[in-house]
This record gives sequence, structure tokens and C-alpha cells, in this order.
Amino acid sequence: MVTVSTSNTPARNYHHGDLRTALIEAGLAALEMSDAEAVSLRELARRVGVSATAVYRHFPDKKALLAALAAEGIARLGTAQRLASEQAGGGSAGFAATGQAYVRFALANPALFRLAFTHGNHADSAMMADDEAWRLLRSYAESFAGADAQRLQLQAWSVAHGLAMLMLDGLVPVDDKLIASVIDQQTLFVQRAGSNYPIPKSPLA
Amino acid sequence: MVTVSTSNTPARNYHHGDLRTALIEAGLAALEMSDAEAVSLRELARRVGVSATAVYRHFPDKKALLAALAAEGIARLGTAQRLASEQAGGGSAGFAATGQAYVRFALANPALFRLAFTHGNHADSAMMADDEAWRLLRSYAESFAGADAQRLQLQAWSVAHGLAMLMLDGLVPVDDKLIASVIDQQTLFVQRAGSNYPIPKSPLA
DNA sequence: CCGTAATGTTGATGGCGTAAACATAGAGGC
DNA sequence: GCCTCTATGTTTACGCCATCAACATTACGG
Repeated sequence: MVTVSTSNTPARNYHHGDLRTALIEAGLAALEMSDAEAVSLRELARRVGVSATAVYRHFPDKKALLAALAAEGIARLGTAQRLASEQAGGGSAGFAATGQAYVRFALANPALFRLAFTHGNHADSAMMADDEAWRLLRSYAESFAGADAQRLQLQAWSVAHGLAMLMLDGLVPVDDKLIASVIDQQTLFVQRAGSNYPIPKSPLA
Repeated sequence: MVTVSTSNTPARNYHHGDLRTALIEAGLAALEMSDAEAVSLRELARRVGVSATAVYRHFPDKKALLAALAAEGIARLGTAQRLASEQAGGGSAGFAATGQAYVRFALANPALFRLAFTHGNHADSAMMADDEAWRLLRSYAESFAGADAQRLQLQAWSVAHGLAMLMLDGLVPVDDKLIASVIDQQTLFVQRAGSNYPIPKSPLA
């Protein structure tokens, strides 16, 4: 998480003070207005009041800056999901809540979400495995499905991710009731005949 | 579907003959090598042996060319799914097969698939509603879930789309067994307690 | 207190999408 | 058969971009 310092830096002359952070903040702000591809280094530099090539003192290339933004996105998503999980009080309701939070986060931060997950922009897979969102998902999946945890984990992630993408891309109308109906512990992730998984208590928190 | 004319046109002098088709073919070819964003009009024009701005006699702008490619992608996906559905002989196996075909198509044609679904690049929603892939999905969903068809339809699409995206983006390892385990009629899309939907015969074909 | 590394700047290169003005060729009316 | 009109291409140019190289300034550690 970048500490958003409310940009109280009074724009020094030659040396900026904390260009790196300023660029990331500017980048995050830009991602609220337009898509990642449309964000240009030059524009960011202008915004921060610095020459175009100054960026290269802090990031080897554009990809690196975007990767930093992506990491921030993942972190924020994790926080949103944890909050949702806690508010729902864990259990199967909590599981569904984290999924719904995933989709809502995507809709609230379209460009950031896309950036964080699209292409290989995510920093790297090893890093993600330690992420908060990940730990939540794995923990839920294990507590519900035991040996079948991997399958459940992937199914849950896939539904949430797919719904988020379809809504972002305008293929499915954005509608909160729709989200709730698609990501719903009553209809998803149960074994077919009789052998339903027991529903345990809150797996965490 | 574009009739791929195996490019036997011997490169006429001034007038190309069928530039539009040639550009689309070149575009599809380029999408097998690199992502849509990386495809440039100038490169395509070069490839086809024509000046950079000739493109604008056939497409108002780059977006329009990409939309044409996207439409082709959707059509091809529909075909792949229909074939899979037929081979599986319909029923719940057919339903799962169309979902698995969706993911496999995405993996086999990453850039084309992305282009077809990402952003608003898909021509428009009305067009898609008439598409083959759509009709298949809706028909299956209705035959399985009756009144709850919309939910089932969205859940099915979301899982397939989500898994496809996660694998394309390198967040989930590409593994055929994984696809089969995630998109599986035994564990997806059933009501929880007792009230499982009856499994009807093949809803089509 | 001074030099060296960190940080910014200027200037240039080559690529891009696209607009404007001009060129050619093929098709339809005479 | 000719001739014009229009569809299709071409050249040139503009402003944007990412990035490299060479130079300028500052901060900090010895």
C-alpha cells in the first residue's frame, strides 16, 4: 500500500523530493479516469511537473511503473475482500461475500483491476501467492472442500473473475442483484448427490 | 466468417483488388503472433504491401479494423463450441463440453480471444445476442434451470470466461485436467438441498 | 569541504494513428 | 470506343509516444 501523502509537497525546483511516490499516485489517479494503455509516461511526468525522461530514474520502463500500480491494485483488492469477509462473519456467507467484493472492486476500479490482472502485468506469481486475497481464498476453499480444495478454489476464483470481466467489458449488465445471484453459496460449489460438504464455522476471523 | 482465400492475389500495382479482406487476414495472422495492442495499422499495411493510409479507405479508424477481427473471433468461438457440444452428444456432458471448448479456444487463440471480449471491442451487444455461442448457452441454461435460467447462464459463462482469463494471464497454470475439473457438471450449477434440477435430454442437436 | 552518485533536463530517434491533398484506375453513360 | 466520376491508393505532414545519450544539478558520505 502506498501511503497517499495528499501531495502536500510544494514542488521543489530541481530535485522533486519523492518522485517515485508522486508518479505512482499520479498513475493511480490517472487510472481512475482512463485505461492503463491510455496512460502515458509523458502525461504523468507533466502532471507531476517534471520532465518526460525523469521517470526513467525511478522505473526502467513503462512496464515497471505499471507493475507498481498493479501491485497496489492487488493490495487494495485484498483489503476490500478481507473487510467484506469480516463483515459477513465468515462461513459460507463470508465466502460468498469475498467473491462479491471481488466483483464490486473491479467495477469500482475498472482500469486498476484490469491492469492488475491482465497480461503478465501482475508483478509475478510467487508474490501473489503471499497476497492477502490469496490467503483468504485458499483458506476458505480448504475449510469447505478439504481434499477438493484446489477445485473449489479455482471455481470460486473463476466465477468471480469471469463475472467481473464480463461486466467490465459491457457483456453483462452491471447490477448488484445479478452479482448476488451469481455468487451465491446456495447454488455454487456443492457436490451433486447427497455428499454436500458440511458447512463449517468461520474459517478465519 | 471471412473466406480465407489463401492470398493467391499476386499483388497488383495500384489497386489491390480486395484490400479489406487482405487486411483482415493480415490482422488475424498478426493476432497469432502478438497482442492486439501491439498490432499497428502501419505494420499491417506494410505486410499487405500497401501504403499506411490506404487502410482508411476501408476502415474509419483502427478501432473499426479491430472490431472486424473481433467479430471473426466470436464467430470462430461459436463454431468451436457447437462442434464440442455435438461431439459430447448434448445433455449435461454437452453443456460442460461447450464450457471447456470456450476455455480451450481462448488458450489456442489468446490475442483473438482477448480482442473479442475486452473493452467494448465486441461490435455491439445486440449483434452478440444473435451469435451462435450465445444461442447455445441460453438454450442449455433454459433446458437445465427453467425459471432460473438466467442465473445458470451467467454462472456458466462466468466460470468459463474467468478460467480462460486467469489462464491467459498466467495466474492459473494451463492444464487440461484443471479445465475439466473446474468446468464439470458434477460440481457446478446444482441447487443445494434435494431440489436438484432434472437432467433433460440433449436440448439441441 | 569536496567529489561522486543520485536525480533531473535537453535533445534526438524512430514508431505510431490519422488528416489533407493529390494520383490512378476501373465502371457506366454517351 | 471514349470520357467522366468515383472508388481506391499514395505522399506528406502533424502531434503524440517510449526511450536513448549527453549534460546539469544537487545531496551526502568520506
